[in-house]
Amino acid sequence: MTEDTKTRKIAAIKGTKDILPQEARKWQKVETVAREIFERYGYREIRSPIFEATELFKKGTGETSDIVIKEMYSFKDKAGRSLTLRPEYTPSVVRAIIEHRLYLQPQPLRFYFIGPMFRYDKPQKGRYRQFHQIDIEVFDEKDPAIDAEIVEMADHLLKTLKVTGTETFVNSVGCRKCRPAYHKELRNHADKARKLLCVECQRKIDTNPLRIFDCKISGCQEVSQRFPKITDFICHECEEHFRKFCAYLDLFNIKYRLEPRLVRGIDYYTKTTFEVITPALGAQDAILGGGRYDDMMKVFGGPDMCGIGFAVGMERLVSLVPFENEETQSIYIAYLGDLAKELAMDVAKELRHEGIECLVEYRKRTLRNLMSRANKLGAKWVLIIGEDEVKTGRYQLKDMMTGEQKTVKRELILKTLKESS
RNA sequence: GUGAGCGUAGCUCAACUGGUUAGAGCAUCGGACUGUGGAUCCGAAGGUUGGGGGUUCGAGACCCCUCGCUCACCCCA
Repeated sequence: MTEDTKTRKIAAIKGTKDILPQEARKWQKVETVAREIFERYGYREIRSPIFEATELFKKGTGETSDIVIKEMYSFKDKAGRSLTLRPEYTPSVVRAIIEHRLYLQPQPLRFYFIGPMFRYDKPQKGRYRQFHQIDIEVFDEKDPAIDAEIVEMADHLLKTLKVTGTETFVNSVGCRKCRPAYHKELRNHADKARKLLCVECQRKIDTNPLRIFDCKISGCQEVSQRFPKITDFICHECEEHFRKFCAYLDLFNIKYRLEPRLVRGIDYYTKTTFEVITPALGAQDAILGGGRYDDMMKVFGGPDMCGIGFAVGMERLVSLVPFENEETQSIYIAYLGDLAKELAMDVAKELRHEGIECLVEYRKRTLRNLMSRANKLGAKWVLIIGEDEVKTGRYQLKDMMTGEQKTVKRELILKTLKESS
């Protein structure tokens, strides 16, 4: 080993980060709550590989999406196959459903998933190259009631996690039949107003005219307000779908805002799209977003089956969940001497097997030090086993909150703990 | 990918217009206190000032490169 390799620090690579124990607690909580809620709505977990054939995302996510054009972690394996670390989850589920003929099963096609995604973006707050999503997908439900149901479920998840101050935006982006006409119409309008738009927006006329709606320059906003709205332009079927979707949201008493400017940067969406945002996150303000994709299954050679789903950004969500310091119910065993050590190990084993968190540290310390350690670690109780205790078989059990201490026989430790907790 | 700002101990920050051996608080570990925690006092450990190069008698500070973070654009979760 050269001196160079010995001393150079290896750090987590750009756009990735470690989730340290305190933070991980919060993640666990969020994951647990999400699982419980989703299961209650009839969803089941599905897990797919972290990498797939590059082709899957080109076809699924879309050749013209930013994700595919510039954000994929693609590489060749030793056999020369082009593989990609998944940038999103939906194409993988669709692939799995077709591959395993899941649509032939009697179970409802409702899936959820929690795991890492990879996008070669420029990292910022709330945006990482390896990030995590909670994802849900429903297949074979055409009724707009399901669109409203998943928005309600998302809302329920956020409320359960005490995330407040969010706003829900909804829109319809039309379907294959009506969207091209709208794009054309919008482009025409924008082109006529070209001179009134900023340089950026002039560029958007050709690339993505929908994005002109996003411009923050007041001149552009004034102009774009007179552009046709997609909701006035969509076909009868899409319009009906959207109207019912909104009516069902009202039924669920979900507050939302129509946002004709809401365009999601993924090619496959049809009809319903929605997003939940919060001002608390800054520029990366979307906690959760999703929509309907009626054509993807067919594109992959599966049955003509519609899909709808949403993805929650874990990093963003976790950062909004209020911190709760959960009380640990742990016991710290402070022993003095070799005989006591063996007793401590034995008691610890028993308590752990009975479901009690128990810590023994194998380092010579004074009792004062042991108590101090127990205090710092936040132990609820300390069990003291010293020479006297070894002789009498009666141990000292101290409640660290009240400072009360009692003498307890070995056989009664467990009972005493359970009674006082 | 474009533009701007910032990188000093685990954390929060000092160090004058470039000038001795880069300091403090908090946290950590130990001692005062030999079988009883939280308080106080004392002490220790902790840094190639993100990394590399340059200017200079002399660089934490100035210049260039690079890496990383932050903000905005873009995009999205």
